[in-house]
Amino acid sequence: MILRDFYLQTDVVSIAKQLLGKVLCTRMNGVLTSGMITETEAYAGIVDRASHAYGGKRTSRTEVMYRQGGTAYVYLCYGMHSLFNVVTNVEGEPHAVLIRGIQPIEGVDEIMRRFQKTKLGVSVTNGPGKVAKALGIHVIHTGTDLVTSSGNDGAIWIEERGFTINPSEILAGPRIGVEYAKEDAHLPYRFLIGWK
DNA sequence: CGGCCGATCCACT
DNA sequence: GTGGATCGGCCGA
Repeated sequence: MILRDFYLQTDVVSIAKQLLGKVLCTRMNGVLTSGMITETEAYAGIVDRASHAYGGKRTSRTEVMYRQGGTAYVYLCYGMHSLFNVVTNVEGEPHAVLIRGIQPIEGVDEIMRRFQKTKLGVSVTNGPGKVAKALGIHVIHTGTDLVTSSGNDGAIWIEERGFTINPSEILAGPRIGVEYAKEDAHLPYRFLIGWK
């Protein structure tokens, strides 16, 4: 399991790239599901107009973003989708990485059940709402500690399993759905595994 | 309070 | 390519 020091790094853009190829795991009702992270987006705290914490805003929803790195930030989008983020940086610095895509590894049967499908296409691998759905993550899991929760039910954690991603395999581009963020909307803070 | 709309997804055309 | 689903957070009055 990845330990605290990884999440406490101060460069959220670097962490977003390092998370590619790592394995996001959950244990829900005793069932393990996991997937290799294939797509991420960095949200750079109070100076990032696309971040929920822009300008140092604190609300009951965003409060967990101010906890220490290694905390889960999960919120509801469009009234029906849970989106999972990894809080990074030291306590008080509300940085986060949105996980936008995974490739399922363990618990494929359970993942198919959650989607009510009998086979998994690439359709499960991209889209932040689908990532949370595949792994059984909901808004009630916001605040879960990714370092100390493993073993408990409702646990969420990340593992390094030796999937090596070459820098040349990482594609970067602007983040999705943040047109409102003005001059920050075009920042190349979206990363995914691809080809060159 | 009221109203707008979002870090989305899917079914349809 | 388009629109419906569906609702909590947030802001302005």
